[in-house]
Amino acid sequence: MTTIYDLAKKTGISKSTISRVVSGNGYVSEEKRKIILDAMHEMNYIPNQVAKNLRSKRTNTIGFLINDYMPLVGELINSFTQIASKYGYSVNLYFTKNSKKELHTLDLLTSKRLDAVFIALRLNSWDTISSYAKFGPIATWQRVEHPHIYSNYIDHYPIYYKILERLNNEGYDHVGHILSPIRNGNTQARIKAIEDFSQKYPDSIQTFDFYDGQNGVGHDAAEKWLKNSNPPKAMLIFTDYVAADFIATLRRHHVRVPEDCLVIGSDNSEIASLMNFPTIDLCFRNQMHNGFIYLYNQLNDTHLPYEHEEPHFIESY
Amino acid sequence: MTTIYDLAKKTGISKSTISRVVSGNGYVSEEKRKIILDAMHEMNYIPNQVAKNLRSKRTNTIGFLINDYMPLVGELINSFTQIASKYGYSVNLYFTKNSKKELHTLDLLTSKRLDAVFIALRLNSWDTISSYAKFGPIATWQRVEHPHIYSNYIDHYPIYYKILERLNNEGYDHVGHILSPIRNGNTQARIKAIEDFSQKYPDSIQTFDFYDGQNGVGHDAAEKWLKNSNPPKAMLIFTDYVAADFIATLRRHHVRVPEDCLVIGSDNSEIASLMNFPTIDLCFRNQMHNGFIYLYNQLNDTHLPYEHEEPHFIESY
DNA sequence: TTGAAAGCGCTAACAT
DNA sequence: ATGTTAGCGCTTTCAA
Repeated sequence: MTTIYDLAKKTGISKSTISRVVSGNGYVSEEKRKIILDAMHEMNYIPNQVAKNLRSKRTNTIGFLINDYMPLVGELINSFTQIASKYGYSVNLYFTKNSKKELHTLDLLTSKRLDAVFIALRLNSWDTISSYAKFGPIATWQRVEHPHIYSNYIDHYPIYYKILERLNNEGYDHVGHILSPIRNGNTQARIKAIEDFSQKYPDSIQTFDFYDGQNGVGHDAAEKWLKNSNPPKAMLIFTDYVAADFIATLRRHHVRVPEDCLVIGSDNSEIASLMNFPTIDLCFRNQMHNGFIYLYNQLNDTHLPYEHEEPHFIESY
Repeated sequence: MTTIYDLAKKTGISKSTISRVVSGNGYVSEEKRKIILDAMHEMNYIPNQVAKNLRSKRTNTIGFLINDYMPLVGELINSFTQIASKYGYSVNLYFTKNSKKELHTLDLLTSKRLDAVFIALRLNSWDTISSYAKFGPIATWQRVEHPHIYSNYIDHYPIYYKILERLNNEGYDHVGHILSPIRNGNTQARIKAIEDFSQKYPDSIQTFDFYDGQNGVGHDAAEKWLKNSNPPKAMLIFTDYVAADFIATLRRHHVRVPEDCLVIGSDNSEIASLMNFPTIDLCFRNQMHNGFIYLYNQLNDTHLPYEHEEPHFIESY
């Protein structure tokens, strides 16, 4: 591998001058610049990034942390990576699995391998996590109020409440809810919306369940629906992929969706349009975008503006 | 940030001795080890990875290259990253987009940021790509015969032929094929299977189409099917997500699947089980696994064994 | 405009 | 068993 030292030896010009033309900083005479450029070409010189990283104390790499794979994760990663690469950052994907491994991954911030971190799903307490913020910026789309962690969470309350009203108007007086097993802020917001709605419309029936895990959740919920002698005629489900599973299971048992049971997902992921069921766009693409923008701004002391978007209902077509 | 130098200053022990206890190489007396360990804890010492990388000329990072996002990519990345992390490697995801950017990404091998590279979809010629192999091992699951590139492609011919026979036995005498727009070896293999089959069973009707892009491909194909006055009663589609789109579109037009049209995907991805259609397991999980194993073996001069698995038909349940 | 020299944080050969 | 030293490849003062 050609190094800057090799070029110096070959051209008889000092390392520092060569560094100047490579990086484009500082004055170099046209004459020498040409000699160096030629040598670079001839010797196929590519600067060693790791050496640069050591000097600059940056890797231009951001970690994307998630506990485990779910189908939506592909779409999250996609959005995040695309915007990151636009600004010259690479993305490392980590499946944290358990809280110990998550800490281990956060150590990469400390050990200077990662400039910053986006946490799609956290496993340790935010207090613990935020103690890493002094080593590099941390962003998440989960709902947190913490001085050193950027969160661009979307409040699910308004849109959820709106949909309940809409369903009510359309005559759905019995609605089932499947909520995330992760009792985060958004789950709370949904529960609150259900409670407030129930209070205002005491005649409507709202039932809800939490499900653990992601695999088979939709399936299990569907089984329960099938066994129910008076099942809800509309279901609101916390994520599209679980909704898809739910729908698939009902259809396997010859229940017609949406005629016998209207199913509404959340996320506006690809599967919703593929399977043609209504969903809620909670703007995750936007959240990934803005999460990155925050990290970028912190890292580079810039003020790129955030993009704004409102959650909205997506009808099936 | 605490460095090894800080520890040396604090404990009065030399950097090398400290390095020894940190890395676990070499002899250190119990007495000194304890002092160092205590100091490490107290000062919250985490070794700087970048400095290590510079010294060792390794980053323990592997690049995963794909032209663009498709739903299956999430599942590929997942399999690859999980196995990589088991062996202590991080994975960087790159969307190469165009051939120039792909070359740029391959330069990361040259610039020592990446130890190795897995190419899920290539854009440049294999000849061009293989010229990077001297900087780090390269693996792919695409079909290539190249001395410096590992390929664990799966030959689609036998399984494809077998399924054609099976369909024939079940009375499907008119079968439609949707093939990948990427005219790679596997597409060739499928065409060959269709041709050979047609020759042996001249009465059966086999029609095929190529579709460009991935978005809307299933949709377009379905539109075509709908317009066809005598459409095939069975469809074989080159990837599950396109099959899903195809099915969704047919159903939107009240065509019953599989009763009116049997649709078989390829990949055995999550969506196939979710939407409950038959598919072909072409063992991509296995291919990701073995792709990594190759890279690992090359990098570490080991001989971890590959795992073997045969493509097989997955019935819907 | 250029070069010499120091240093980013770590490891390993060598010497003791 | 431990310390000294050199060096990975690069950038950036500082001095000329």
